[in-house]
Amino acid sequence: MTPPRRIGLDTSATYAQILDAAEQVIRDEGYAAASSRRIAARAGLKPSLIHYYFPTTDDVFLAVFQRGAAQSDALIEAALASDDPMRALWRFFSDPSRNTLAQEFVALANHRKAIGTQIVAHSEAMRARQAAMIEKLIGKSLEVELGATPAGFSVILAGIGRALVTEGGLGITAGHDNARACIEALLQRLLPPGS
Amino acid sequence: MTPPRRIGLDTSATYAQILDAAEQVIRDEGYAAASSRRIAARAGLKPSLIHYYFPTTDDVFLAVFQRGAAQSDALIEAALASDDPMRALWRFFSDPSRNTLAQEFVALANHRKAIGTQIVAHSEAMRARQAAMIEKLIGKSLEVELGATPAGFSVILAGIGRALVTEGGLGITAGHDNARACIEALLQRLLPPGS
Amino acid sequence: MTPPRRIGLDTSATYAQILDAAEQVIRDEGYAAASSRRIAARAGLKPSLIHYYFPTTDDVFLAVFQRGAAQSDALIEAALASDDPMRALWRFFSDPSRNTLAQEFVALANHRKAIGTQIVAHSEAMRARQAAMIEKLIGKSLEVELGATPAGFSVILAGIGRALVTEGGLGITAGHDNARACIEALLQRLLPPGS
Amino acid sequence: MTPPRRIGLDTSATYAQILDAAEQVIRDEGYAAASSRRIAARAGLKPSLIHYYFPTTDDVFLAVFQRGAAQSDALIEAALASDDPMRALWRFFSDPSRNTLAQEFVALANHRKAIGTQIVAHSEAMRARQAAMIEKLIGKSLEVELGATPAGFSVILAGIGRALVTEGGLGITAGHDNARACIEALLQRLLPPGS
DNA sequence: GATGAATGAGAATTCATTCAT
DNA sequence: AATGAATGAATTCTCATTCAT
Repeated sequence: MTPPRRIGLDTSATYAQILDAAEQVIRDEGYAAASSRRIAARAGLKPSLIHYYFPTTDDVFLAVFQRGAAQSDALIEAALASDDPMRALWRFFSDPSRNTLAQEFVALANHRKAIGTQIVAHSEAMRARQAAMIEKLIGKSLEVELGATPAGFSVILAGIGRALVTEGGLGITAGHDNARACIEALLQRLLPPGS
Repeated sequence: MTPPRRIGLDTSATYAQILDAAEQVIRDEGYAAASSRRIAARAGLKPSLIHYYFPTTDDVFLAVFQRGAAQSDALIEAALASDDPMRALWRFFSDPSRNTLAQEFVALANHRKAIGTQIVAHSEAMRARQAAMIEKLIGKSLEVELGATPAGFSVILAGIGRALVTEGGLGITAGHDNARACIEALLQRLLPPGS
Repeated sequence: MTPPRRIGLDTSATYAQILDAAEQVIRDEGYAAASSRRIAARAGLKPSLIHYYFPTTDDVFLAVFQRGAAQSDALIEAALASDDPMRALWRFFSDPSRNTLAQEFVALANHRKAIGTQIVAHSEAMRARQAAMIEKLIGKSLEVELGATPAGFSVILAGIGRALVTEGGLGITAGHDNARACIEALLQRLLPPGS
Repeated sequence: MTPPRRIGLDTSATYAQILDAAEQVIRDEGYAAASSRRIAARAGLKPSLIHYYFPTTDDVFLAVFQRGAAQSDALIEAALASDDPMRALWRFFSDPSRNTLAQEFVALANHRKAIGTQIVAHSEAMRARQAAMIEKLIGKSLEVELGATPAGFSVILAGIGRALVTEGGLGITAGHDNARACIEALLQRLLPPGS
């Protein structure tokens, strides 16, 4: 009955400009501060233009999340396609650059169903993808040495990486170097001799 | 010169009522939703009364955090004083009940200096306390088997525990059981034979 | 980078309506009563519309002041361009109609930097303009008869005029007629014989 | 019917403390900022205590004004009783120390009837008192040289003094030195030869 | 495609005042 | 003589959203 509200084209330059601004605001000031007005101000656009492209503010969040998820996917694919996929994956997990944003979306997911659903779907897909690669790369030694499944190992690496990044961002560093060293040593042990 | 900012007595029933309501709102709807109005509504009080007890909304957040931190401390002390301290500590790390709140505070810390400072101070104190106990309990075998320091191992356990809890809260479960099993097996290996 | 703060067009009818209402409230009830609500009520507009045109309440004060200053400038220019400029200037100084407002702005300047700066700049410009004209009109006789400079004489006239107006507004009148007569006699003496 | 509300004794130390604090706040931040809470904070007292001594905030203003008026009276009497009463009176008119406060009360009078009434009564009494002294000191020469009555001359001196003080407080100084010199020369001329 | 105008809701505070103790 | 608790009203400002152009 109601005509489609979204008029702005997803390919327009303005569209990307809005997403960039929204991402910056979320990263710098938190999702709670990411109002359409502030996003507009950051993008140097008029507030109404935000609503012209995104009927509701939630739509902006969703679009930022989706773009970020796609970028994460690409980064993971690049890692998995690299010379040393396991270490590249670990580097991805412990890379601070994408973490603040992810953290904000997890917090957001607590009270925005739509975001929550997307995060879950994306996380599960990523984990499956990673698990498949981990299986191929070190599935055997994982099982033998740790009794770990590829998915379980993905949880472990992701958790430790996230802890290092989150705490590091706040300025907490006790034990970090050692934890990092442990993971590197573990990977060394798990990977085939030549690598 | 300036009179004390906090006017209400910390012992008053109303004070505790406000903290309870604030904690519930933060947990259920996220820190961004924790306005004085909403807290008042949840507590069945008039909004102005919130400001009577807590001059600024940040003061509410701070008080909720401090109370939560004290409760965490007590839980950890109880764990460390129990029959099986290492497993109790792991249970603390992977206990969902306190996690949502902690997550909100970490998100909040990104743009509220005062909260950030408190979180860092508390986290570092907790880690030091845990590290001391870990050292006493399994310091030797940690070093021998994993090359891990007590603080590094605290990071590892905390990270994996937090991942399980956060993802679990969102409904992500792939790999969780195995990760849990791995940690339990690891603890089994590290702990002295009789336990 | 940041978009212009003032969104409303300075030419809009609503804009002028707000300025009119604000000026009336300041004049009638004092600057302290000039809240956005009261201004809106006086203008028959919704309070939020005030903030749409003037991001902060100080911006309203500033705009009212600037408009008033421009009107004063015009009045002075008219006085200086008239047949009998010195007497017209004295009439301007002792004219009650603009005084209440000016008084409020002086009071306001005590604790609003931005207003203070503007008042000082405007007053100094006005004084310089007046001094130049006074110099041309009666510079010689001023020096000879009173030992006064044009700027000094501007201070004297302004001060006495302001006293008459302020006190008159409150209902104080003792000595007023005589003070007025003294100034008129003085001007008569200072002006060239023909006028 | 209603019992008397004022309970605090006017002689108590606390009473004076409150007046001192109120006067400071009015002077520093303007009458609009002089809330009972802020006065209490400045005095290091509990807000309720202000209302214990002064049922309404207006009562505080009134008491501050009355005390200030009494002090002004004393200053003027001292001036008039001094060796050189006319110059002392001029010094009183051009003394910045009491001016900010007076300015605030004039602004306040615009919308508080009670204050306005008091200011008018006090100003008129002061003028009458001054006029009587001026009459005695230089009544003759005033009439002869300026055609001024004592009350008229009081208006003139007060106006110029107030202008110097008010403008000086804002940082405007153009013409001030000359205006001051003119008044001093004028007094010199008006006063009997020996002084 | 884009934007200026407008609005109702809600945010954080501040305030004067009352009242019971 | 003093004060802690409470409250309703007001203040400034921000926001998401709608709508006409």
